[in-house]
Amino acid sequence: MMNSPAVQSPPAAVEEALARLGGRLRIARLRRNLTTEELASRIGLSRQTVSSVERGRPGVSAAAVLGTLWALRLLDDLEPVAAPALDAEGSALELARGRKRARPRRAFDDDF
Amino acid sequence: MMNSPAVQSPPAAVEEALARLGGRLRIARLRRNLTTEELASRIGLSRQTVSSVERGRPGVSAAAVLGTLWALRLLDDLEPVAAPALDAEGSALELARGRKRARPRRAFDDDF
DNA sequence: CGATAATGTTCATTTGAGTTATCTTAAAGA
DNA sequence: TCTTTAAGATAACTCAAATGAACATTATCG
Repeated sequence: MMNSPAVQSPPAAVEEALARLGGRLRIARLRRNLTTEELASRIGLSRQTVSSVERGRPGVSAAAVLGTLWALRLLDDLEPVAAPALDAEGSALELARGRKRARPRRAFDDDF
Repeated sequence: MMNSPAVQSPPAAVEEALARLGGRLRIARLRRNLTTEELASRIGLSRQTVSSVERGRPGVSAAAVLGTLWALRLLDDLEPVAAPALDAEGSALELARGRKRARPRRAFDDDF
């Protein structure tokens, strides 16, 4: 993004998840004995951007992160993420059946 | 990112993964009966950016995507992603043990 | 149906993500 | 140790990501 507090200093949990993912991508790259430049060229990015991904910089684009996963053949790992069938909290609530919008009016929120 | 072909038009697999994830986040939001604005304010983003995440726009920041997961209490889903212990291809190769850099010289690449 | 609110869409503006280039640092191999 | 080169760091530049505002559309509920 650009000018947004949430991107410059995200929630701690997000920062941690980002850093952890980046570190793992770095390990995966090294295991495959790829340089940042080699990996970058496979994705179509610059060396520095791959470095930013590995450092878990919050402002890095989603395409850069997923592209890195893809180039390392790890993109399938995303398959279960946020899958509706596995969303326990979501299916437990299931306030909206086939809704295309959140229902208006102040009814009641769930969490938070 | 910004001016990069890989962000404007990523590999098809990346685009698809991005779109799928976005769609799932939308479903998760609706299940929790949250408006885009409510969700956005929880993350500290604008309504439009949350919409961009749900549409799977490639240029959206990683923080925006992970922030959305976080606000929906789905951030833990990322835990197994690119985990070294689960990286079959990586551990099979395991050319670098405790390396901090890819080894130089043209030895042999693995995939591609 | 009619009212209301959620979402889509456009626009101008701002700021930073990503780029190339260059220089420095330090790991890996001989 | 010495050489090579991967990776860190900085700078200047370009361009789009993100924002707020305003308006259009449409799903949902009474």
